[in-house]
Amino acid sequence: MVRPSKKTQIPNLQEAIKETAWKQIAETGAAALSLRAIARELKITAPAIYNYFPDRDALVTALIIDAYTSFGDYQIIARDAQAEDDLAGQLQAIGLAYRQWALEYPQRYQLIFGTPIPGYQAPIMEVLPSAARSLSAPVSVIDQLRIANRLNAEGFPAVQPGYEQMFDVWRSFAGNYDIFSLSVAMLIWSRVHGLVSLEIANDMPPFGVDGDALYMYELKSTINQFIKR
Amino acid sequence: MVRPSKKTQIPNLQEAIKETAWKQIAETGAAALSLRAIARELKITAPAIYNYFPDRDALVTALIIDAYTSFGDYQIIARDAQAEDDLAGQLQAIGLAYRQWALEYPQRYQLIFGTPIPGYQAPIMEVLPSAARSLSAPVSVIDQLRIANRLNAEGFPAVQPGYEQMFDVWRSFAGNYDIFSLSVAMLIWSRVHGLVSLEIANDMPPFGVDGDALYMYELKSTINQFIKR
DNA sequence: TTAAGTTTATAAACACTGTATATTTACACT
DNA sequence: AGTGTAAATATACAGTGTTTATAAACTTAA
Repeated sequence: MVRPSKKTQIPNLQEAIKETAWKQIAETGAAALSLRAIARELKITAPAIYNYFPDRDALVTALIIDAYTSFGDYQIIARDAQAEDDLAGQLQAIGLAYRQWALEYPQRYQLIFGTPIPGYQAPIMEVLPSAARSLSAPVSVIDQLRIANRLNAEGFPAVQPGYEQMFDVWRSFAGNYDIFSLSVAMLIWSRVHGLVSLEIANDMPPFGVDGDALYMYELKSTINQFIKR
Repeated sequence: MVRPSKKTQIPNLQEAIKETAWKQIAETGAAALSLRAIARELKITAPAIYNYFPDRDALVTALIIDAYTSFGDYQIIARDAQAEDDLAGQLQAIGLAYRQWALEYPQRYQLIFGTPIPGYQAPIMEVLPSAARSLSAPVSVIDQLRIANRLNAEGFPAVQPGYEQMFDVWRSFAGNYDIFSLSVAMLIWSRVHGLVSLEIANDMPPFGVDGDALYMYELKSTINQFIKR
């Protein structure tokens, strides 16, 4: 038997491969991702996967793009559930959604921001669209704050010249915001990322403060710092 | 030939294995760590390593402990180079040292805080001594601030009961500080970790602000927030 | 209808990896 | 001198990603 007839074939094998990959990542962690294990579960042979993904890294990239997309959606939905003029409320909602998504899909979060696949380096240009969009929710709010003159970022380091072209590409995926707003958003992002990634990776000493309360404290500190009055 | 005579043996093979591991990690990244590659370079066979480390994970744990120790030393030295009564200066020096160490040894930083080894989970109880000590520098300064009534952490979430025993163990390695100071230090740690880890992993959009300046801005923001006046 | 060409899978093999087992030899101690 | 232990090798197993050759199923066109 060399090729199953169309009736016994799996329809949309490309999607099936990704779904099985996610399933195994959820069960055994992103580090244990294995083409052969995926093939085994789908009852095909490992090299068959190469018809749909040129190599393992390409599959990982596809997974990362899907994860970024889900992550971005999650934050955008949280933002849009708030009153349109309540920018502080929007920023807080986005921050809470950020952590909620990460706690719900810790493996996906690690796949994006950790380095669970040995030797894998995400190709920036392929990932940029979904990655840019995943950061667009906080940037949009901060840009509105800036326009309303309510952004408190005195002394924030100036943006360096020379990146205009790169930024234009980014803008084409994330929305037409000011580069200064992006910079401030990146710093705020680094704060929530710091707390969430330590929490997920279990790198914090296992005693002390409730995770929800600590995160809320940090979120409020940040909002107080960057939003005027 | 089954066992080389003592003259041709490598003295202190245990150390040599670790050194070679570090060398290869620095060259090709922590993810590419391979017992067989280490053995090849030392001109021994791979199973010989098992005389010194029960398995690959044990070697990784030993490397992590060494890294934590180096990391902790680095911060303690930076703190002690400041005037004894300049607590804000000490905290800033520790923060700068934190990033400096991470940029000098990005692979070691990733080995500690990332998950570059598939399936590896650090055994808390083995790592705790060096890990606790690596956090002791900021904790010590914050505890002094607290004692001097200069710590500004109103509304900081209360420490939960039930972890007293764990905390006592931690204290035996890191020093006799208050658990509240540890909690605040953890939050500050998460901030520097967020920024540094994104910078090292190259996860930030590649445009905008100078890394040194951004880090300094965040450090000053944090010091302003947590130190009274 | 038949022939040619393309798609999509398998089979087999290669070069790796960590690890377990058995074996052999060098050394230390009685 | 003999015995026991320690430290290495040799060999083998199961797993990995990937390459190459091959064959069957499907598509298209003469």
